[in-house]
Amino acid sequence: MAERGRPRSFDRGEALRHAMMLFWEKGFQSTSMSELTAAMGINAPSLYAAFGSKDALYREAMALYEEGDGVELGRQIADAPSAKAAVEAYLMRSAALFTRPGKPAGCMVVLSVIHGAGTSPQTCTALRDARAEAQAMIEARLRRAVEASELPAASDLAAIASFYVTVQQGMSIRARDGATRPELEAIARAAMSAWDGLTQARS
Amino acid sequence: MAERGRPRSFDRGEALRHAMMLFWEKGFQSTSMSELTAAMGINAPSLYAAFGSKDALYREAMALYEEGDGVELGRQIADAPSAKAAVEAYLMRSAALFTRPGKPAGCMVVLSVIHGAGTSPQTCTALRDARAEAQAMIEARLRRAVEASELPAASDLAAIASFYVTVQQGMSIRARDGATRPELEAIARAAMSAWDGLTQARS
DNA sequence: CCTATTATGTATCGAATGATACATAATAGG
DNA sequence: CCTATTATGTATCATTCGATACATAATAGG
Repeated sequence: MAERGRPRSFDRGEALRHAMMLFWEKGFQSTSMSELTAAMGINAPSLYAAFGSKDALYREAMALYEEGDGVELGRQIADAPSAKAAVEAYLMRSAALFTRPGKPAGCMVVLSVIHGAGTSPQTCTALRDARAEAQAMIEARLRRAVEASELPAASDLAAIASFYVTVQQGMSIRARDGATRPELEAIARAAMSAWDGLTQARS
Repeated sequence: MAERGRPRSFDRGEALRHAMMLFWEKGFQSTSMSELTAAMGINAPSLYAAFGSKDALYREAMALYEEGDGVELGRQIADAPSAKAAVEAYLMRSAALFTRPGKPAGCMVVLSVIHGAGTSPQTCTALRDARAEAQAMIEARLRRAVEASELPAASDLAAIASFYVTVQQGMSIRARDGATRPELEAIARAAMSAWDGLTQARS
């Protein structure tokens, strides 16, 4: 019951990785099928047979991106010993991920769909959900901290999470504008200096 | 020595305003010439005669945007009675500007060129410069505060300005993601709660 | 072998893109 | 009026876009 027919002559995962890099660097609209097929080393019909459409390929590329950097950031948040350490790790690790040599700067999910970017409504929704998930993860980590009496129960967890996600998304833009890792880390530290004020007092 | 030849039959400024709204909402690449001519109420040859090219039209639209919201934010920064008030006004006013009914959410300059967006290198550079200008204005206002002994001389002005600009740029993304004005204002207040820590201590 | 099934490469599809040629209309200067 | 100059509308340009038709090649099951 193995695969029937002529076997695929290229590595699907590797081709997807190349597509992800292109989409990440240039966005959905600015990446043409010709560029994709060239980077993936295949012809258009093979691409359509393997991935369905440009839009579906983009969705797979996004999923691959999230499996990498997304999962890593999620782990940083979940595994940190304290809420403050979790947020700090989230920002500091982002600073590193956003400036890796050989990889596009910034976060693919944040940067790709700012104008809807010509993707289908389905993809657009998926990306919005992905962005919302980061905030939900941080908020969940903060709630855990409240339950552990690490943070005061009166803290506005949603507002705190919203603030730090906003900083991280802003860092994506700065990274695209050429900000270096130390510069992004300085931004992250600046954001962390709001921590005590945000967590101790109620409004 | 008035204008020779057949007079233009449309209001150039009004047409430019319509073009700006479209570019602002959809970005450069996602806005087609057909959409532009439809929104501006003119035919393609008139557009090219009046503005030169799609790229040149975009540059004029960007300039018009900066004359509006850009100048207003600049005034907020320059006219505020203190450095802290200047930064706070910058963020709070941004929250309002980013969520005006009837206008696209977020900042046109920040959102438009994240992927180069298919614009010419010339336009791309102009947009990068425009983004850098905001940080320079804040830094200049902070320097004025240091000279007035309002802030300690040891403060890392560049880092402070960089942080607040990053927050404001992040707010553009959040606005595009549907954040309301109160939500953005909460983010602005959260960012301001870092102020004392950023301005009092040296690293 | 033979057939069914799947992948590949060539060549191309219709649609949309940004941009113009060209004839005509409308104004100013002389 | 006449001419020069500029704008407009129609019709269309060459390119590129995302996506396929089709014949051929390569595999598995029988």
